[in-house]
Amino acid sequence: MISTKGRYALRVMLDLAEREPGEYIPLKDVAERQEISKKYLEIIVKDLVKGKLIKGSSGKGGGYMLCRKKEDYTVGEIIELMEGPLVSVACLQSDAEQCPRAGICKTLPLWSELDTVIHDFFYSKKLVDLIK
Amino acid sequence: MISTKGRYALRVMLDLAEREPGEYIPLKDVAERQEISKKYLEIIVKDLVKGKLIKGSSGKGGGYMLCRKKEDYTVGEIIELMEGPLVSVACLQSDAEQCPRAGICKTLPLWSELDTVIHDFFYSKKLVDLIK
DNA sequence: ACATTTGCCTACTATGTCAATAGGTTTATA
DNA sequence: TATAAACCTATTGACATAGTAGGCAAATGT
Repeated sequence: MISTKGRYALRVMLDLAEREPGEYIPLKDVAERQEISKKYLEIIVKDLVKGKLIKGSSGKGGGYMLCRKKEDYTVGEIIELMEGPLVSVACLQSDAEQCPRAGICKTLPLWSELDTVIHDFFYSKKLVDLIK
Repeated sequence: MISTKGRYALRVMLDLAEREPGEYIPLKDVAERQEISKKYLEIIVKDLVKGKLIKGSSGKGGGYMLCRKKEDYTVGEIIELMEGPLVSVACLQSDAEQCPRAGICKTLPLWSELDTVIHDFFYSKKLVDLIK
């Protein structure tokens, strides 16, 4: 299940993508347009900045803007940045201790395949595809 | 993310499907073969029984068996029974209060489409496909 | 210079879910 | 009637989610 972090992040990215390129957009404006608490969005944009998807500028006239051209973002990288690795079961997490049943588990290939399907879905979608 | 409930349920169903049809299999045996605590499996089979996927018989010589032919189960119905509706975001949950932004939300179609992809994935897989 | 506007930072919290565990009761069979 | 099995209710520790709160730092316009 995709949490509010991932969903809101996508909406923030879309909101920024729809403004003039090169212009800093105050988070306050985004929060109002998206009807999301500005305080909560601060947590989200912090991650987006850390992940180099957007950049911020403090002070009057400041705000946030995209780092790249809006056409150059996939939905996958945004969601994965916020939600962590897109993995459907704990067994397939990279930090998971190797399951001793991995070799004989009849269900593991299913989860592996599901992960591929989800991964391909998200990375085949571009941010601008959502603007329409 | 699919929880242990869904994953273990699938393994229980597979374990039962691999035994002789019409034979009651004690949960103790399943637990040993699958290396899962029997106590925890009790919770899971309870749901499987309630969902009419398997049936139980008490007393000596009792256990659990499939209700239908093993070929007649999809992975989807097993997972959905255990995990609840396969829905990727809260906005699309049937019990969710209608989001006032549903009409204008640019991301909603994405989640809708993802749900379809996941749904189709799970319901196109049959239980016996995993036996190989 | 200074007030204002903005981002940035740390901490806290209520709620809920997950993954079990524990102990007992009922049911059916050999 | 002993035994083996399902069935039932309750409890728990750990963790994640979805925020809130308050203040500090930086940049700008006047």
